[in-house]
Amino acid sequence: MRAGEAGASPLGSTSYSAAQTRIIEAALDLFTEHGIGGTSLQMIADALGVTKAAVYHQYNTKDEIILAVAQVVLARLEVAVTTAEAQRSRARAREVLITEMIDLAVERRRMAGILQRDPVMLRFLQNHEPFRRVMARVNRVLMGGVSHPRARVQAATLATAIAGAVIHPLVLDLDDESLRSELLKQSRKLLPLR
Amino acid sequence: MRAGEAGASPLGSTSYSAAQTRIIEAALDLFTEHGIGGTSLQMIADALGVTKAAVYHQYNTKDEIILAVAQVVLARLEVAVTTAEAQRSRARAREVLITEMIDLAVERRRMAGILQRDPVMLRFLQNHEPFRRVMARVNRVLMGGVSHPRARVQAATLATAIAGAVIHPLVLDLDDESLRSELLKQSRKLLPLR
DNA sequence: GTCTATAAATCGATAGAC
DNA sequence: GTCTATCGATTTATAGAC
Repeated sequence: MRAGEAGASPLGSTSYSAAQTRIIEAALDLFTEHGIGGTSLQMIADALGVTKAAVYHQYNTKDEIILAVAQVVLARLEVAVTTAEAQRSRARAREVLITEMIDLAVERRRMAGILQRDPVMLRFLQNHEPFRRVMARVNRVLMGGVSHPRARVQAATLATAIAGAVIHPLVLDLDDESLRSELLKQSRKLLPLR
Repeated sequence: MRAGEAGASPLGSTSYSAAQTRIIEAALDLFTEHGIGGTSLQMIADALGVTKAAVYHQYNTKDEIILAVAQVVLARLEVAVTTAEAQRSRARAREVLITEMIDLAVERRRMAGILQRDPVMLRFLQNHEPFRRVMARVNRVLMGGVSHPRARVQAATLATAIAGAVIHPLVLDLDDESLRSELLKQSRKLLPLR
């Protein structure tokens, strides 16, 4: 459904140097632990064992680092929603997207958190059109083609449940396979739409 | 079940002067918008139209402000879980707690977010025993007396779904009554335990 | 790419007048 | 209770050597 429409990724170029990748990974960890607003460039530099100037050589502002982190996190979500949109039915599309979102969230639990939890990241998602478009596509698939209050609450519940549950203290010591399996069962309970 | 055990609130004294209440409310708004780490005392003072020194006269450190905010948010949750624990059956207890959590989250949507989303607040919840105890009681009621993986994932899903859904962009323009009603329906889908 | 050094602004926090 | 004024530390960010 709605296949094509645009060939290239709306997230822009996604090639990173080794140094840039290291910065993004370190930033992701620190953002998760201290929040984006609570993470300084000095902390990122310290985590990498370099100076601030070295970090600035790769990214000229803190916003650019946040942007790069957002791109990495959203890139896989965009692939997932594109695959989902290519399914034959809306039900299948939703099933595929949810499964992929769970895999993504479980595989990299810290990623899931940062996306929908940090206020600074939420602002980035709202202010940058490429991000907004990806999220709009995700929401459209999750709502299954309708947009009445029930569908909206259901989609919101589903999305936040997946992203939030994976880092909840109660599931911290659960292995990935168990978490994935149980989370899929819980998600299925939230469906169907009517 | 488990009635009594302790008479006084574990959250400590909860009396605030008018000035303190204004600081807490302003901080709550700013924390929601910029994150705790991204909120400075200058921002709080500006929001109140006073100077930093005036804020410091009420709270001697930033941590004290965060603590006060956490107390306000958790106080009502503690009342809810106490009421829930007084029910005759575990099923009733869970029903009561979930209903109350939804009411709480909908009524003050911004509160729900800050509690389970901000990394700094999460650290506070982990490091301060009174907070940990309240959360442990909430989790125990949500899990319905068992603690196997399924119950843990279910409780985590339930808790994060409620707290997260109320501030999701998709439900931003929904009135409180519709949101409460639909959220209750979604939550019931996640139950029962087996 | 990484460093030292530094600028300009802001941070949390305090002293003391009113 | 609120103000002005200030401290020392830390922040983002830049310049220039290696």
